[in-house]
Amino acid sequence: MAKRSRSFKGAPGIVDVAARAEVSPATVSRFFNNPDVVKTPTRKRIEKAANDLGYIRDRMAGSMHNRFSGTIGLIVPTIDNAIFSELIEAFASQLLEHDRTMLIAAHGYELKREIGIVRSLLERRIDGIALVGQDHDAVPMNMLAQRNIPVVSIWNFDANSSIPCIGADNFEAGRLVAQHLFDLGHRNITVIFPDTNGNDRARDRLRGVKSVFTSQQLNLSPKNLKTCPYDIGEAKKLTMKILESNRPTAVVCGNDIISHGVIFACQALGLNVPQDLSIVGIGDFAGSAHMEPGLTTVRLPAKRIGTLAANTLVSMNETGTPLRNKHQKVDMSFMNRGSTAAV
Amino acid sequence: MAKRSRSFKGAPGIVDVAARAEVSPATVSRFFNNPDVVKTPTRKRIEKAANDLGYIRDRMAGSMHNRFSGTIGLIVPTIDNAIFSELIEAFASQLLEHDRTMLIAAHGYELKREIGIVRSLLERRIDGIALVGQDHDAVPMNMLAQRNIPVVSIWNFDANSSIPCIGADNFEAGRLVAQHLFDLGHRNITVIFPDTNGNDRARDRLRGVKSVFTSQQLNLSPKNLKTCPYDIGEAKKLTMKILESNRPTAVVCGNDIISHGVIFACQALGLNVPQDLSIVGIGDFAGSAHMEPGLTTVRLPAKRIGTLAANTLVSMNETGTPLRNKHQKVDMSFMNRGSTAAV
DNA sequence: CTGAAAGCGCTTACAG
DNA sequence: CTGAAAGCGCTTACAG
Repeated sequence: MAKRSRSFKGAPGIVDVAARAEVSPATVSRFFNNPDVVKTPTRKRIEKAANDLGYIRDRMAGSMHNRFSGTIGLIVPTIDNAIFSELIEAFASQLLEHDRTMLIAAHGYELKREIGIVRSLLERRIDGIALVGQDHDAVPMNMLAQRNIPVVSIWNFDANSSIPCIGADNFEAGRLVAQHLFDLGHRNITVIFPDTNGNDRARDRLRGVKSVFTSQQLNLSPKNLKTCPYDIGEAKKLTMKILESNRPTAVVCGNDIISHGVIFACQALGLNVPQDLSIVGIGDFAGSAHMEPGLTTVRLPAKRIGTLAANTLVSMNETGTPLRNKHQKVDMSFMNRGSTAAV
Repeated sequence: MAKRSRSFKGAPGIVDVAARAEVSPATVSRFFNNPDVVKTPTRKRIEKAANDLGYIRDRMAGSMHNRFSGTIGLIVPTIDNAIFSELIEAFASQLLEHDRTMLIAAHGYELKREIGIVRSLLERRIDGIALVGQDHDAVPMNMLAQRNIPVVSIWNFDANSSIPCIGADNFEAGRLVAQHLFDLGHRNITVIFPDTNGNDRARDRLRGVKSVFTSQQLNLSPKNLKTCPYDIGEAKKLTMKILESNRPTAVVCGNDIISHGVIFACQALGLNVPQDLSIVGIGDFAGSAHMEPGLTTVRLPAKRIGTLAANTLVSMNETGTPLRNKHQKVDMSFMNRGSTAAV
């Protein structure tokens, strides 16, 4: 192949810009990474040359020296679900503000899949990564630690977390909604939660719910604790089955998605919410405020978590500090709406 | 700095693996890219060395030769919304199957922001990109074309598309739901759509709706055509205002999100759906099937579009063929549920 | 089947 | 303030 000024990739490279601006490639590089160090006239020439050529830097080539690739990873249990969409959007937008890009993947609540995903992200040189929750396989965590990649655990706040965490107190969230029902006089309460295996958020919420039962000296019998995935249809079906044989006065749900299904089940059966059944959720997802009746729930500031996580990872890069113990707790707000009433 | 076997990045490199396996780096490279060409005993040694060291390849370094980075971009209008979440998840999972990763960003329905996003993705050496719809600024499209990056337009099918497109016939979707209402005898119909500016999906759907009015020799008066963003709360509020002064017998919505708001508005006002008002949506998002009443809508196979788009981009890389005219139309299904009834 | 060498596009000391 | 040279971690002809 003949020597060429254009790379085989079909796009102009730094050498082409340098030639056109009549400077060395080193100076073009400086122009992009440290403009102040380049004299104004030179700067102008380079800028024009780069524009004329439609030059786009190759950060991947740059990152071989740079330590940083400008790409940050996010692994969530699921993308196709209201649960994390607000978080993802906020995280991505905030990264964009910092001139970073987001590499994202979902493990579908199978923690083992994180191994392959982390590896695949690492192969792409991520500068940092956000993982949901505290439950993770040791293998990917070690891969990240060995490489000194900044990691933050998001969504759940845990004062004892071994990695920086940014999230809400899910125990408190569970406690709040359950206490609300008790305060309204409910004693016959059914609890519908997802499998808490590998899901510390759900586990903590459930502990919070149970703590209220305990403090009220009430027993949460296994038959009043049902397992259901985060799926409106499943939750609706399960609820309709529950209500055939059992008539609690209230239902606590692991999150709003489940609550939506429970509310629809009541409507399908012609039951009045909240008169016949009070329902609480956790999350305050899209629709919860506007459905009829509005869902009583706890608002978890997903947007804020996403923004904080992005900022934290970027600053971990910039300062180089591990921030090991810099846990950040975000506030939540109890949303008292129409789906709950006194017995 | 002393010469070191470990890179300054703190992770073992191909040279370390080579040393430990007592082969040349070239052979280690072959082991990863073309294993068949390495003799079995050598292969075993390399495999062991790589495992012992916890070696993870640097694809970015590799991609400087390789032409491909293994990363593919996706730009959507919004992540934080049921509309595209199923698509995003399917696209990402399918890429993972192909050992690719997804770089994603949202422009928030501001097409101009695509310029910066495309540039930022290009700086990270994407092997291909999926864009939603047909409306795009010329600048990013040129950047992509200049570099010969495979591009597919997803979501909307357009036989005249200048780039390969994979999507549903949105005109037909609009036509289907409107025709359904006419068939049920509705003549006093309000249409609630988002701003169609820069949104070819909505534009085509609206054309489809209008085509039915035309064929029925009915006029869609401006006062019966309302604009509303894709937001449940906004749609609910708007509907409550509409219903104060005007009582259509049916509402056609630009998508399911709007329909949800309309249904909640009716419930808030104590109106019966479908007796007092028939409502149709487009999309069949999470919840539409299970809410009460179930929403009559058109199911757009988002998952299938995502999977096809991922496969198409990967195969464009592998074959090198531009696939210029390979448009793929996905089928949609009309979902006749409880939110519509005869007048 | 394997190795030595050159090179991908960029950046970073080192000089000047 | 700018340039020439070396090198980031890997891959790919070219030899053998």
